[in-house]
Amino acid sequence: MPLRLYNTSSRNLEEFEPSNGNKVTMYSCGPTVYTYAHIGNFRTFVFMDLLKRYLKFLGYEVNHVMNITDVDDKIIQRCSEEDRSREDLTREFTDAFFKDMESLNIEPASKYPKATDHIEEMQSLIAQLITKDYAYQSKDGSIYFRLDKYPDYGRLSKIDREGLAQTERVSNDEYDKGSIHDFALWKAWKEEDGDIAWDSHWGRGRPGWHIECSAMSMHYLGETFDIHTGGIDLMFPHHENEVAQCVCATGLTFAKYWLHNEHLVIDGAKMSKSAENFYTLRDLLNKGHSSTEIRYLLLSTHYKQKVNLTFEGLRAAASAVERLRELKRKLEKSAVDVENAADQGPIGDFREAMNDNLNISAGLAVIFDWARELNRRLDNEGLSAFEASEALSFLSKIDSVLGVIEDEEIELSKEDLELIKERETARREQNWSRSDEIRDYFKKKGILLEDTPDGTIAVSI
RNA sequence: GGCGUCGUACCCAAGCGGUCUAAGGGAACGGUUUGCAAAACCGUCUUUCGUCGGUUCGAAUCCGACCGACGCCUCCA
Repeated sequence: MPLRLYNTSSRNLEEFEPSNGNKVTMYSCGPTVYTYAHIGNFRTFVFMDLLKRYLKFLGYEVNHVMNITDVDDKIIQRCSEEDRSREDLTREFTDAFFKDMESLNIEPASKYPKATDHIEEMQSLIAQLITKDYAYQSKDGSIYFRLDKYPDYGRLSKIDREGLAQTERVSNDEYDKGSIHDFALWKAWKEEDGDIAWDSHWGRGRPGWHIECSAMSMHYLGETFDIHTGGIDLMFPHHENEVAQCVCATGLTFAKYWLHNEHLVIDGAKMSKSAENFYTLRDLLNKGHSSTEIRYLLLSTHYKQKVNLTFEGLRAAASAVERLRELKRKLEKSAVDVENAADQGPIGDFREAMNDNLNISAGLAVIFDWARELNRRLDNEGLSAFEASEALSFLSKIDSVLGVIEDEEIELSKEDLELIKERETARREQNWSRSDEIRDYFKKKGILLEDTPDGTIAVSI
């Protein structure tokens, strides 16, 4: 079975066929950098990482662009509250964002364009829309998109405009607009914006939120590209508006495949600051959870399904990862030439599972089935050095998708290595008190010594 | 009101009409193994899939009703 993905555009599973051979163009909505990203944001980023890693596993080359929103209402508000410059604030949280991404072992995108570095591209897109009469300037100088001119509006998110008209939130928010649903492409400068403004043909101001993704995605990936990802909440209005802007400007299809991931909930409830169940990655790390177990938990639930973050779930994730890592350590004990070993394992079954719209649960089941069988053999007849190498090679291939098995090796000092040797001698001589003494010494350092038929393994606790 | 999602054994979770007396992970309990551990392996928790009906030779899977949880409808990953 070829790779099939659920395309929000058609609300159907579709066979994935990139426009340009094995080159895939992919755009993901990134963070607004006015505070630390929360763990729910990272569910989304881990999902796009899984998708990208899997495409690469299948042999695709992925050109992945993720924007950094470094100008918007919340940023301006934060700057004014803290009396900081926009540059200063957004630099701090952009840095924090990249640090968190790295900690979750999320592979960097090919490019992370900042909105403020692409004001020109946005302005030129707006100009095109004005020329084609899809946009107009209101009395206050802002530029709005003219929804009435675009009958397909609402197609992606299945929102119908009649329904829109009835929501209170909109009607309470009247502007000098042609229609109350028209959205801003360019926001005219207001006093509270301070010095956060750029010159344009239409006067000083700043870009609307949606225009940055339209301008930057097309700038880096072309007017039509393969995959657009984002959290399910962005479907409307953000992605709907992106589509409107691009399609009206170019007359072409914008993104071919739209992939939206579900949200994360905490103990089954929506995460919110008032419910006191709001966590950043840092919060969880400070509570003693590892970034690996967090990544595994975020990864192990299908992306179209809400993932429930619980502390019990995190512990379960940690155990599951440890199971695979333990197997890897055992294999390493007897492997020889991993570099040259062909991978040997149920790679086809794994691919089959993942090709079904990234059915990670089924994929993991394949891996754990394989792991149990291998452990059984290790317990019974044992593996040859060559077989162990082949198994390791398989594990490494799988981990190129999962990104949770590879672990930093414990660094043992010369003295520690000597002690381990001494213990092995003591054990041979049945000197159990000395042997246990050494094991206790390591335990106090947070290292567990496990005795296997192939020798002693040091594991960090 | 509109659009959409979901309810599977102690917990998480796959399943998309027969191979389901339900994959996989976690927890617990027993056993094997081990100098003791740790890890691993074996077994139990599993005739059951929110409830009630219907369709079918056959349903966790399709249809209907009901109950329950939830998301979006211009702040939002």
